[in-house]
Amino acid sequence: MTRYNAGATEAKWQKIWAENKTFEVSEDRSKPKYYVLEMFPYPSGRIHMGHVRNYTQGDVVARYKRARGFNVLHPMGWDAFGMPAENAAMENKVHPAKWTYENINHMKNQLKSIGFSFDWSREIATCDPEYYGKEQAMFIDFMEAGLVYRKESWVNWDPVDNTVLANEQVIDGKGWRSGAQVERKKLNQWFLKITDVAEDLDKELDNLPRWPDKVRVMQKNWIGKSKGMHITFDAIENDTQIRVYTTRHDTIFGASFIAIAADHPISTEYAEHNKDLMAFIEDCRKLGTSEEALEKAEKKGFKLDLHVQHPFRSDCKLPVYVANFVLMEYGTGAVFGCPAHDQRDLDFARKYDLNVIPVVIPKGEDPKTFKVGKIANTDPGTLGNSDFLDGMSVEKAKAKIVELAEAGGFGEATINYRLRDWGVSRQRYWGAPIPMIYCDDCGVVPVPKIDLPVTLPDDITFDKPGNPLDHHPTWKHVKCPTCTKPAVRETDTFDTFIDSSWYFARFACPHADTPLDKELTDYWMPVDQYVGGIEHAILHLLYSRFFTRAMKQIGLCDDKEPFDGLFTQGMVCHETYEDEKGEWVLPENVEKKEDGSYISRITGERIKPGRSVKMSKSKKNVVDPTAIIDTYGADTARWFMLSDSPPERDLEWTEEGVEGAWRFTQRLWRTVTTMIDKNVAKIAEPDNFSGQAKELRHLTHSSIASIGKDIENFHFNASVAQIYKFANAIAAFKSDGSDGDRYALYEAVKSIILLTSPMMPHLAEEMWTMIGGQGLVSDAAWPEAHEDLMQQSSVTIALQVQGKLRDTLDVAKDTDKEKLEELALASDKIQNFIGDKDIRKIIVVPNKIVNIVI
RNA sequence: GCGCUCGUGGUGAAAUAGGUAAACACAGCAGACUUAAAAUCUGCCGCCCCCUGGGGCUUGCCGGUUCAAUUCCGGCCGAGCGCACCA
Repeated sequence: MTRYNAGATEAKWQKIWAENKTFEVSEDRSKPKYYVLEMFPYPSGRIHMGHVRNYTQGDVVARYKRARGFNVLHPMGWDAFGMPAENAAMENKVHPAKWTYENINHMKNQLKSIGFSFDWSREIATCDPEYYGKEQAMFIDFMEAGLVYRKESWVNWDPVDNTVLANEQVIDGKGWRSGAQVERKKLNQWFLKITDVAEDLDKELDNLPRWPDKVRVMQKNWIGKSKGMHITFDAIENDTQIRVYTTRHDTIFGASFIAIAADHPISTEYAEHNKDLMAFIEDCRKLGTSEEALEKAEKKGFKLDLHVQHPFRSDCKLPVYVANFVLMEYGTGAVFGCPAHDQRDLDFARKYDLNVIPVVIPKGEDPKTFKVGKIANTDPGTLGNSDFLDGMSVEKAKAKIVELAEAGGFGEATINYRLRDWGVSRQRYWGAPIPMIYCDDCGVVPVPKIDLPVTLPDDITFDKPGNPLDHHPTWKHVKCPTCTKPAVRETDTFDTFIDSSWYFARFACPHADTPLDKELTDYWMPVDQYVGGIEHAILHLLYSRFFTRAMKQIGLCDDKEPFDGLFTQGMVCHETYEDEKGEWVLPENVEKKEDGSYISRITGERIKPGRSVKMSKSKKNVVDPTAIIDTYGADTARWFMLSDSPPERDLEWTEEGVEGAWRFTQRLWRTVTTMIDKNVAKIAEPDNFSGQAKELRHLTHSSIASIGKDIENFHFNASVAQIYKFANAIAAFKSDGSDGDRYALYEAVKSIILLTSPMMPHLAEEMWTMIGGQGLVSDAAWPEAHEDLMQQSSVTIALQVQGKLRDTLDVAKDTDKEKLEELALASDKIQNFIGDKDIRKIIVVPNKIVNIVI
């Protein structure tokens, strides 16, 4: 017998799929549509195991849905703009475009070698002017719809690279590339009004039942809806007014100070005549944005020569501080401090010796004697020391304050969100140019659509720090589209998250002249099943939800939610290895000896194994997919990715595991080639089946049912286990040569090929040919599970005494309760456990269990 | 600090809807085949007792609901993730 040759076989079928355009789809309205999408990769150079896992999972769903008769869209593309290409340009003197397209080319070949059912005719690269030009057009439409504005704002500024950094590119307050201390800088930036739809983004999370709870919770927290009120305080010394946001207006009688942000307009105003305050504000700005810095920072304030009148206590004047812990970006940039019930306010009050008045009194405490020490009181209670609020519940007191403030015209109930508008300007070359022109006379003018796309110039240099577009001698100089006088282009480019916020919709109509072809988009959207990493839980998934709403608003599509179903897969992990010098060693250079110790294949020195963590270049615990595919073939790699670990959990990549998958690939091939009896395809279903044939048919049909269900529920490891069980039974089947046995065996073999085809498509095609299957297995229908064949004539009943298993009983299916009870009591083992005790109760669940209670 | 998720054999794990815990696989052990190895095949494989056969215990710990709990409820312990000066 021949061994299965994965390399040659896989190449053969990949070629056939490509030639037949097997996975290219169009809008076929005779079938239900199904859109399966995996998060497209950044073309970093090579595919890694995380990609293989992600795309294998999506591919199983796509191929399964095809077999179930759906018109399946399963596209792939490239999130091709971004900083790494510019880094490569600076380090290796290679043009970002060249670097990117070479990477795309290489990775595309890698993906093709894994046999994914992608419709490559719809391939998109976001760095293609065909793509980003449409993005520019859409941005101009967004602007006309009032979804875009330009504003000066504080950003993370890297003083070495001379560029804005996204929050995630700031690590411990330092630029991830330069290592320079990040500064806060005020810059003119373009913003998208995501906060306009904050309420809807929050509310609609409840209507996404096929999203993981975890992701929905994370988005809810990120949006950060809170219900509170604004209160305006009047100054004593002058006509200044300070508006604060609070969610604890019930504690207004416990207020002992007002704190405002360093960037608050009043702070700025007072700093003009006060050098000490100016220095204090500078200090606050230097504090940086890292969490660690904030954690350690002491609560500090600068007292202004300013007091405000308490709105309900004529005798009370509250001092106003500029404080380093108040954020200008949240609420109104001003708060009132109630030290008794807020730890941060309490720390501040103790430092500056301010009043601490408890106003929410725990049950059983006397308001006059209740004291707050070093820990602020956050226990529930009723109002005290609060004049007309005394005795009220917290909720009632809040309502009362809102009512009085609204009547008095100094405050109102409001809803606040943590979510901020999305700053999309980046001072970088390798991104989509923002299509705007600045004219001295006409102001900001959008590039006329006829002039789109605004393409990136090729002749750029990276020898100076900063944005090459800005340095370019001619690119930015243009005539004003309105008055034709000399004007300049915007040299900032879009945040690359914009590119990934609509690519899923563009896949529906990748060659359309407009950003989206509404008819095609409405046919394919929303994505029925999206698969990707949890690391995109907020940014990408939230931006995409916003973008889809914006696209709907300008009439490009009908849906506002882009992803109907979301699945977040776990990471691929590997053991780490350290040599005697403490340096990381690649797994391929480590050999495990018989005694369980590890040595280096290169130097022979002892290697210390470490815990298994996500595969990463820095820890060198990576396994190259190409090497695995060369050795074992793509099907084995796919199979291993799907076995054992549930797809949402982390997967531990092990040599033993891959070899186990490899052995199964060979075993299945051997089983099918030895067991198959092609002539059976021609015989009709016989009337009579032997006992073993009936058993095999039962397993065949219950496998069809359970594997389908497991795939739909993303329980791929469970479907793999069932295939193992099924394959073992087929291999063990000894046909007696009767038509019944031959038929049952043929049916089982044919079914296992179809059931395995979403996971190991190349092997399945080859086996399909072997049994004389019609056409491609990739085009074949999923087998049908016959309900009547899934039934078994007998069942095993568990016999329990006091809820503990004592015996089992094989009986005909659907044996009635009385008979089961009688049989249970007839068991010697059961009688032993009952002894001479009285039976109090017998619970009988037909086909399941008999429990005797004594 | 707040929020979420998860704790099952040596390991990855399975267990419709509360109904025989450990399916399937990895590792291990024993055997067959072989000059030998690889490959392949067969058997065993949660823990503790008596030694055919059986008995006791077992899903992080404690408690509750139930005839019956890995599953539902409460508390605790542990691990991981997310957010975090959010007023």
